[in-house]
Amino acid sequence: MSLAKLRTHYTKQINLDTIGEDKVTIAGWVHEVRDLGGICFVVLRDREGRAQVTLVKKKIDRELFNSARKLVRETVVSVTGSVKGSDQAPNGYEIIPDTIDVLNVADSPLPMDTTGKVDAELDTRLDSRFIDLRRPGTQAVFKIRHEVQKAVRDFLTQEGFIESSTPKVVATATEGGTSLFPITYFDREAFLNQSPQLFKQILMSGGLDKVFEIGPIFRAEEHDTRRHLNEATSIDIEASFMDHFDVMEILENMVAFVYSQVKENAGHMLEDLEVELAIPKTPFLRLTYQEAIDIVNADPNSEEELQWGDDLGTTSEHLIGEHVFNETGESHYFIIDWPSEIKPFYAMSYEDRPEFSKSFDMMHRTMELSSGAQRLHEHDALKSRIESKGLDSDGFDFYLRAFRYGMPPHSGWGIGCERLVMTMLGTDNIRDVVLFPRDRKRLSP
RNA sequence: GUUCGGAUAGUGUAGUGGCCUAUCAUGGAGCCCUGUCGAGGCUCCGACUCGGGUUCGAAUCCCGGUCCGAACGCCA
Repeated sequence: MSLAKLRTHYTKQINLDTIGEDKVTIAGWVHEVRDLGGICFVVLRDREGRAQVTLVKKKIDRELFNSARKLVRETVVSVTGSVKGSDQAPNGYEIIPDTIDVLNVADSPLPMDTTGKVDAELDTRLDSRFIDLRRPGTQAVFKIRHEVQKAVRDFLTQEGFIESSTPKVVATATEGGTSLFPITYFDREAFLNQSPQLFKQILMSGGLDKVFEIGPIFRAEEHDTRRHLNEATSIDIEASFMDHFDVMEILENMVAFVYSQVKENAGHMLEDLEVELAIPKTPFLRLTYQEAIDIVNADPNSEEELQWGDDLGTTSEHLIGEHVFNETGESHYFIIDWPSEIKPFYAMSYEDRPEFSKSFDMMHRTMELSSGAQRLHEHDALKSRIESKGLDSDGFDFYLRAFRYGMPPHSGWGIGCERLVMTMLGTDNIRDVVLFPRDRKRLSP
């Protein structure tokens, strides 16, 4: 055997029809050892699945047999042997080993169980993410997250969007509203960016026409919920010569496409997670802000009386989400025509009714997923809007300049990648869908 | 940040003042076992978050710290 060849196949690639009873080399972790005395089964796990390595005491080298039954769980091994069909083996085959190379012995006891026999709390799992990821259910989440991001890229590329990357270290003055993390940039103060908003708008002036970005955003809010992170992944688009209704259509079609791609390409992972995926029907319901607050106020469970101009709290969001779900059977919907006052400075108002803004939120039954708007593209109007929000327009020079020399009308949105995955899979906690989440308390690992 | 709840072997748990040299499962060590697939059987190992207090007696009650969870707030 060539020592250089630690693996010839993933366990899933072993197929009796194509391989016959040839030799293979598989590599992975010792999932379990079942020693029955005269026969010993070693279950090897790799990314794609598991394979049973079978050792019959009387038929195999004594030393190999004894070392196999002493293998420590989660030890990394490479096994070379012949494939043998067997009705008694899982997947219909087993490996009769020639050699079992121990590549790295695992310590014992393990920080948590990997076999699904004993649960672990999220905090324990995050502390030992490297072990947690060895569990099929955890790994399935991140394989699905990959499918989600791939589907987003495929869809937006197909729609003519150009993938872009904008800086995460910024001088100052983003959108306001949320707090920023200050950092030291050589001898100057700088911040981690809260969103690519201002940069993707500058790209519209640059004529890239339609751009998207999938990247990290940072919020220094001291929130403490199951659906907030201080470092999140935002999927953002900006598109020229489109109004807010145009980009809403892109958004709902993208979400439906992502769901269908996950269903098509990650069926096994959905089964591992016991998720029955319902592809959202498009177009999504468009509820006006006024209709939304009417629903809350008419709801007997509502404890507050909302006035026009109030933002929607968590409880209201839930009431509206349940209402929509009961009426339509769908989890996704839009809330449109928000009061201009509670939307950011860059959102455009309707020309004929300035108190309403051309902005929207895209909601899931359980939480907000996305917000977007047609943007204000006239320099002077934008500048005075910044100032009327109490922000210092000098800090926005780098941004405002792009509006003076030919900025097309444009619209865009941002959707939280983690929330998209979380609502798709019905996970309880947003941290479940982030490899190494950053929240108010957690900075490591 | 507010309110409420919690912390017991590596992991997940039972245990509301003495019956606790603390339950069960998983795990680890060892022995038996030739078809397991959450293997099975037997033996052993391993824990009360920290500091203070009440009490004859505290895992259990009280105070404080630390850490964790949930709802809300803030926010996306």
